[in-house]
Amino acid sequence: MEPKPVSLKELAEHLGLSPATVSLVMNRSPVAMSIPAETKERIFEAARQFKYRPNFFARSLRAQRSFTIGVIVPEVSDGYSASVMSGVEDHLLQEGYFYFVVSHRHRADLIDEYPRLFLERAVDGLIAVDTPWTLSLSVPVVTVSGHNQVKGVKNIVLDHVRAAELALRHLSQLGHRDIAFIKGQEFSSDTEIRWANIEKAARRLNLRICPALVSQLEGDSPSPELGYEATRKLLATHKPFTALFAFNDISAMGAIRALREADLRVPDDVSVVGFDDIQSAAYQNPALTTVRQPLREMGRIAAETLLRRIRRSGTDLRGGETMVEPKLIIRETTCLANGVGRK
Amino acid sequence: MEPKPVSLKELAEHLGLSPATVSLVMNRSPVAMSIPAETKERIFEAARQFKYRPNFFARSLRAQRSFTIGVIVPEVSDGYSASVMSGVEDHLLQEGYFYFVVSHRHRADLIDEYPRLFLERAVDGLIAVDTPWTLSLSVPVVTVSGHNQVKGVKNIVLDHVRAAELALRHLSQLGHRDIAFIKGQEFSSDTEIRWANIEKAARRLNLRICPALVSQLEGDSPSPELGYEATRKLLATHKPFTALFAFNDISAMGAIRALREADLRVPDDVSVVGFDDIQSAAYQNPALTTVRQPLREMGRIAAETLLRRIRRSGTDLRGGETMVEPKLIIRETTCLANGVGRK
DNA sequence: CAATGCTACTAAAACGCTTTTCTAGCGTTT
DNA sequence: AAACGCTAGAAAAGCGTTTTAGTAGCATTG
Repeated sequence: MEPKPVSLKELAEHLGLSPATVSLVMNRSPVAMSIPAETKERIFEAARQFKYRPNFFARSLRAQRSFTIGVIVPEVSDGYSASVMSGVEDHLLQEGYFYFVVSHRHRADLIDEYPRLFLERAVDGLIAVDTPWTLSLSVPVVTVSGHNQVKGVKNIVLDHVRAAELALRHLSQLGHRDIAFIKGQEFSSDTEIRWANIEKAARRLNLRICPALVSQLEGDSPSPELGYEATRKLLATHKPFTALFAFNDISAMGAIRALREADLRVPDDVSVVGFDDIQSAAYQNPALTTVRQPLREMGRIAAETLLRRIRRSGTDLRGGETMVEPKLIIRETTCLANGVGRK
Repeated sequence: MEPKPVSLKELAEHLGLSPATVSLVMNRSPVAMSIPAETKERIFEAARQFKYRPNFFARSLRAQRSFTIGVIVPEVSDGYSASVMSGVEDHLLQEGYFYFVVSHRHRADLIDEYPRLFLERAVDGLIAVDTPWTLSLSVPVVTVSGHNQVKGVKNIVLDHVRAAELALRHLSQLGHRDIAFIKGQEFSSDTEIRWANIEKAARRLNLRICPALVSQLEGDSPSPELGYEATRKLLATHKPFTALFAFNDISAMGAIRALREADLRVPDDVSVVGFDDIQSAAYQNPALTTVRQPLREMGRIAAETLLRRIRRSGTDLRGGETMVEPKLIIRETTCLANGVGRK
C-alpha cells in the first residue's frame, strides 16, 4: 500500500517556498533559470523523498492535454487488430502516452459514438484500425488500412498494387490459370482496394478472373468459419480451379478445411494463398503461403505519425498515405498447377 | 469539426442561473429536489442545445475518480490476453468505464513499473491477466489466472482440477498410457498449478508420468515455435509415447509440426490435446482436441468483480478465487492408442 | 544619487467542475 | 408578532496544477 500522495502545495510548504517556484523547477521551465542550483537541488531532493507525483488530472485540466490517445478497432481479439495495437503500444508507451481501446464490432452506431466518447475523455488524438472513417475531428487522426479520403487524416496503408502482384505472379509462375478468390466483407475497409488491385494485376499478368470463381466473406465473426462457407459456395459451382487466393489467413484456414472435405488436397489439387501472415500461419498444416503485412510496423508508424501531429499541431496536417511493403511468404500451400510436380 | 465545447459557467450565464444550480440539476442531485420542474427543463434544454459535456478532467479532479481502469497483460497480440480483454471490454464500456492496456512482455521491471504508472494516471482499479502479482495497491485489483495470494486481490481462475481430469481421463479412456507433457514457461502464472493438478489427476487415474516425457516451454515468444522445440526435445529422448498434452493450443500446433517432421502421424501415432481453445483451434488440420477455457467470460467476470469492488469500496474486499469451468472439446487430434482404430 | 538591471522568488488567476453552506423571500403556526 | 419552515437558488471553497505578471532587494552604471 503506497503512502498518501503529497501535493505540490504541501511540498512547497515543507520547503518554505511557494508552489510556483517548485512547479517551475520541477518542470525545468526556462523561467527557473535564475533559481540557484542549490535551491533546485533541495527541491528535487524533497520531491524524491516524498515521492512527489504531479496530479494527473490537475495537470491535464490546466494544460488541456491528456497524453492519452484512443484506438478504435473492429475487435480486440482478432489477430489483425491485436498485432497493430502491439506496434502502437510500443511507440506510445515509450513516449509517455497511454491509450484507450474500444472495439466497434462493425456496428455503425458505435463507429460513430466511440470517437465522441474519446473526445469527451479528451484524448490528444486517435488511431482507427481497419475502420471506415468519415469524421473530421478536432484532434489529429491516423488510420491504419483506412482508405478514407477525409481531409486531415493520414492513412497508413499496405502497398496493395505490390501485394496483388506478388500473390498473382507467384501463382501464375506456378502455372495456375484457374484461380478462385475470396473477397473480404463489404464492411472491411481493405476489401475494395484489394480487389481492384487484384483485377489490375490479373490483367497485367494476362490472367482471366472468372466471376463464378469469386466468393465473398459474409458476417463479422473472426473465425475461419466464414472462409469455410465462402469456399463451399465456390465448390458448389462445380467450376474447377487449381488455386485460391483468400482475403486473409483466417479465411484461408477455413478454405483449406472446406477443400479437404471435398477431397481436394492442398496444395496438390488446389494451391492456397492467404493474406496477413498471422502468428499461426507458419504452423498450419500444411504451413500457409501468404502475403505478409507488417502489421506491427504499421501500428508503430501510425503511433509515430500521430504523435508528430499532436506535437507540431498546426503544421503538416495534410492527409495522404504512408505506404508499407508486403512480402510474399512462400510455405507449403502452393505448388505447381495440375499436379505437375510438388514444390 | 465539432464546435468548441461550452463550459458549465457559460451555460449558467446564458440561463441567468448560477453554475451551482446547473450542476446540481444536471447531476440529478437530491439537493435539486426543490428546483421546479420548469427550471430543470430549461436547463436540460439548454444543455442539449449547446451540447454541453462536463469536462472530464475537472470532474475527475474534483471527484478523485477517473472511471478508467488499467489492464496489464503479457502481450496484447497473443490470443489469450486478447480474448480476456474482449470480455473485460464488454462489461466495462457498458458501465461507462474506459481502460488502458499495457503489455509487460514478461519483463519484471515493467510488471513493477506499469502498476505505478496506472496509479499515477489515477485508475480506479486494475486487472492483471496471466501475470504474477505481488503488489497490494491502494485501488482494487482483480487478477485473471493469477495464482497470487495477495490479501485483497480477487482471482478469476479456471478449475484446474477439473481441467486436468478432463484431458487425462479422455486420453486414458482412449487407451493411452505413455503420455508426454509440455509444461508452460517458468514465468507463466498457470504453469505451476496446472502441472500440480495434472500430477494429481494422473495418480487418481493410475497413469504414470515418466520424467523423460516431460518437456517445458522456454522463451517468451507467442509463436508455436516454442512448442515445436519442446517436442523436438521430447522426441530426442527416443522414449516412445502415444499421446501429448500441450500447455496451450499454440504450443500444440508447434508440437504437431514437430511430430509430423519425425514422420509421426497425428492422431494415428500420437494423439495431441491442446489447452485454451483459441479461435483457430477448430480450423487446424487436423482440428485440435483441446481443453476450453472460457476466456472471454473470465474477462467479463473480472470486470464485473472489479467494478463491484470499486463501487462498494470498503466492503467485501476479501481476496480468494472465483472459479470457472473448463470444457473438453474433442476434435480430430485424439484417437484410440496403438493405432487400434481411428476415432 | 537616481536610474537601471539582475536575481530569486511570489501572488494570483485560471483550468471547469462539485458540494456544502448560506440566504432572501414567503407562508404558516402558536 | 415572533418563530419556524420551506422554496429556489447563490456564494464560495476547493480539487492540484501551471504560468504570467510582479516585486523586493541588491549591485551596477552614468
